[in-house]
Amino acid sequence: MDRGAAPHTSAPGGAALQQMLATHHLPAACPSRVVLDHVTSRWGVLVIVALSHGGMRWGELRRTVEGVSEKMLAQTLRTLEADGFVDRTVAATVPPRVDYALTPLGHDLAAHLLPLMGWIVDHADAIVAGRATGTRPGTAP
Amino acid sequence: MDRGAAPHTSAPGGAALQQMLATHHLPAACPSRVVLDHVTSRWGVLVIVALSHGGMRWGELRRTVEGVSEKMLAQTLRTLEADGFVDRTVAATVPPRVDYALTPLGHDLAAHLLPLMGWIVDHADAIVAGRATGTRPGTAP
DNA sequence: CAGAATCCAAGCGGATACTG
DNA sequence: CAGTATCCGCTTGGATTCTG
Repeated sequence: MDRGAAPHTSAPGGAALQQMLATHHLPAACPSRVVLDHVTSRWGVLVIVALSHGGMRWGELRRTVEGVSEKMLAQTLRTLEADGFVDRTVAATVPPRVDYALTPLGHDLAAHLLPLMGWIVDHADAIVAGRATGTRPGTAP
Repeated sequence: MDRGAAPHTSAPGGAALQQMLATHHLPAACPSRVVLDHVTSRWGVLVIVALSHGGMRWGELRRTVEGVSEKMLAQTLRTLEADGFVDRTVAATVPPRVDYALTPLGHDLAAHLLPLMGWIVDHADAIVAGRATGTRPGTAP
């Protein structure tokens, strides 16, 4: 393995990850860290999941992803667009209309994200219930 | 079981998520938001992925997940343990030895996380490269 | 070795106001 | 409608120190 810049090999099916796991080493300088931070950002997952069902306008997206502020939605959208996950379409009409949709790359990512989200939604109440009755660590220090 | 505060149904395969997507509504008061925040926390994914290959001691985990501080590792581990994803085993030896391993629930989660991580690692360099040279500059908000 | 505790910086994220 | 801009609190998270 190299130790300088990008420790990865062009291999299919996450072989590079298997390599990392085998050597017990998740490098800090790996490009995947950046992408991972974007995808797993507070609103990143929710936006991608929301768009996986179909394109949406700004307002609809804001209403769908309940709790997101305008600033965070814009910021998340810009990051995801820069990463090539989201496509932004502007219609130059008098009432400005902007549509957001997943790119093919975004749909590819969503295909991996949806099972995870589905599993989490499916198990969330049991997990949260287990936290309440079992241990009480206190999330906020 | 209750449907007052938690908009979900006990259905397999993420049917609850499909329901949310169909109605274009990702509720803020959904328990999955909490679990999602834990799993997609900065170090949560990396710790789970690291442990998916097998149990580890504290020091080994700290070395494997490169870049994590002791505080964050401890905090992440405590949260994941409280959620029931990670099991903590203490050996009362003179040199203290503590082992961490995934619970069955944790392995179940990892099964959904590994394909995602594999995909990200596989596409990370292309995505990061695309950010720098191709589509849209202006990365850092 | 495994962690808890403390201090402190950075930036995440929200509310509001303003623009095109 | 679809953003951008600014202010600001609060959490996140790192470095350090200390303990069993």
